[in-house]
Amino acid sequence: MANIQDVAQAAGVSVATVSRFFNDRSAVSLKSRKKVDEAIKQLNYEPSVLARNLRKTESRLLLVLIPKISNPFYSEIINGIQDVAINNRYNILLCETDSNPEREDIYFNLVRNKMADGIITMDPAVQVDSLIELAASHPIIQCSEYAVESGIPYVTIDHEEAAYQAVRHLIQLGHKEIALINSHEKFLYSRKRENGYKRALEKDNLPFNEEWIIRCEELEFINGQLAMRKILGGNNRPTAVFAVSDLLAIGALKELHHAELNVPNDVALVGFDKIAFSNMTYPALTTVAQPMYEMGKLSAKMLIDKIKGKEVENVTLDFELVIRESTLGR
Amino acid sequence: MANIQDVAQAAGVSVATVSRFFNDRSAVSLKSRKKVDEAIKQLNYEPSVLARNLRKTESRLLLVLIPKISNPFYSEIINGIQDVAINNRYNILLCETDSNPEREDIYFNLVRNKMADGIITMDPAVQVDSLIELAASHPIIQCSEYAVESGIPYVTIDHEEAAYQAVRHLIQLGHKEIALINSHEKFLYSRKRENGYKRALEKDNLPFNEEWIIRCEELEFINGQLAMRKILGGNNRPTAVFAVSDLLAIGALKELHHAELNVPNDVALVGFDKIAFSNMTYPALTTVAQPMYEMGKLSAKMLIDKIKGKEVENVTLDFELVIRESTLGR
DNA sequence: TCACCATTTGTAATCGATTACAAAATCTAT
DNA sequence: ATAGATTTTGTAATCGATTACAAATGGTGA
Repeated sequence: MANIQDVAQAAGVSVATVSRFFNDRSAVSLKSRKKVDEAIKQLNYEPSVLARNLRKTESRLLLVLIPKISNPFYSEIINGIQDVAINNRYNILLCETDSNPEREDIYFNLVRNKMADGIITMDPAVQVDSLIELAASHPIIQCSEYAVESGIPYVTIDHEEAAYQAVRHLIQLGHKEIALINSHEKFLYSRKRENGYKRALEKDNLPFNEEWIIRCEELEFINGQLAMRKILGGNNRPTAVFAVSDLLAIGALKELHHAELNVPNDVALVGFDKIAFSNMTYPALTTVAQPMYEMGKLSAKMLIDKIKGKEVENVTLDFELVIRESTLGR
Repeated sequence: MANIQDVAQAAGVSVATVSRFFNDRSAVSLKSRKKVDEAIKQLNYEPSVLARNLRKTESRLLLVLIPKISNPFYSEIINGIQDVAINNRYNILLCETDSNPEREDIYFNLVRNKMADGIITMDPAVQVDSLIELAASHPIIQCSEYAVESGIPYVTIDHEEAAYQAVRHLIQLGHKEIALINSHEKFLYSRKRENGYKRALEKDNLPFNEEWIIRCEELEFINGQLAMRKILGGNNRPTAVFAVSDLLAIGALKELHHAELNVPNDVALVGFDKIAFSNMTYPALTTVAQPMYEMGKLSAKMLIDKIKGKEVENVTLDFELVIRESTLGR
């Protein structure tokens, strides 16, 4: 493979001119430009990003940390990140952490040793301390999940208010016995949404029943299914269920089908995230839409700004309650 | 940030010794090892991957090209790739092409100019010529989809036989009027599965009706839904439908619910891929399981072998027909 | 033609590691 | 103690680009 020296020689100019050809075309005379252009074609030359990166001490790679690649909630966010990244000549290094500290370490090292220029993390605060320490010397943005008081900029929605509205929607439909299928409390959104749920109940002095709060270890369908099984196996059956993620809600729905209960007549159901699937279930899920694509775009923009040295502010975006068949019926 | 010179100086040794400390620990005396270790800690030193990459002309990055990040079919494959990559100290650059040639070009360039050491592509043959040309000088593996006669190694399953067995399953259940919801014919699997479908019908001299073959432009739920709408709107209704992907099958299922038809009694349904969601639908989908994780692992192994200069062979893995409620009932 | 300024070009240092080669240090056996 | 083998270390070239600085070239008006 030809290098810049070869091109310079073939074109009869200096390496500086060839370099300028790529980086500041206008600083090269038309005559040289032609010669260089020919030489490049003739030698089939491609500049080595490796060398450029070293010289400029940048990798133009953005590290994106997500807990689970299979969770469709992240797909749209990644799309948003990707679009902004490409437009700014960045690429993304997508890494699944499984919320595993060891893996996270590997990835943190990638930015420490300059293999990546910055991080967008959607991970719950597995290692808040490491993250904060890293953020002191490297650009980091938190997307959706964030460590409070960390001082690291984030993009998110008002999870508590969203949950509040979702549950209020159920209450307004006349439901008085409402269960909560929650995820792990290590997630900030989990704690916030539980608060919203409680606040919504309290407003009408509705019964609050510990038996009706299920916390799942993982965020897979099966966990929602098991949670619902537990709820149905309890002493009294709630008339509505609020699940903190569509994945869990869809699992719950499955179990309701098994139990031959009608949704929403026997049990109404609300999910969260508005993943693509949520509209394909039977009945379609009422859910809270997060502006995922927008969140992705924004976090990428913020990260790139931060890399450039600009100051960036936290952003809280709007959500939207999407009312569909699983609460309203058809 | 400290560099190797600083460490060498602080430790009172040469840069070569520091370098050896990282690359061939045993070639360094215990005494030097201690000194270097201390200097590293004291200076908080991290070797620059950028510099190492340039020197070694490698990036230790694997480019993974997928058409759509939101398609859960790819999640498990990516998991497999990721696991093998990490174990071999590689990272993956996940890129969504949208089957868009321009984007593909951007990514191809990444390997041309050494930003990535090789490619695993799951894209249909958007630009076969470019791909073949690139493969002449760079390691490439095709996963699932592949360009026939390209000479580029691939991992796949026998799509035709899989489709054949899926449709035979329907026939054995007594179905004689079977529709096909296919994807775009640019996909090799689409053409192969259609062949399998036809071969299965022919074996029993079953009617073959062009009206019952729907080809979708995209692989989203909505396309399956529209396809089913078209089928139901036709003159005679089939008693079974084979969809070439779970996503399409789930969309079709949605439409069947709308039409208040019972699955499988009015219309039986078979999907393909065994994505996680296929078990959560009501009724659960009969589908063809591909060994996605295994495919991912294998393609990563093959790619890494290829990067090392080894010869690699094409691999065809086993599939499995998973019979569930959408054909059997409950 | 000459002085002056603007444009274009080239030389050489630099980014931070790896590594071939030679030299120094250490060990082993007599 | 010494020769010879072995281990450890250091020097300096190298990967392939970018860029500060100086030099050359070209253009303009007097």
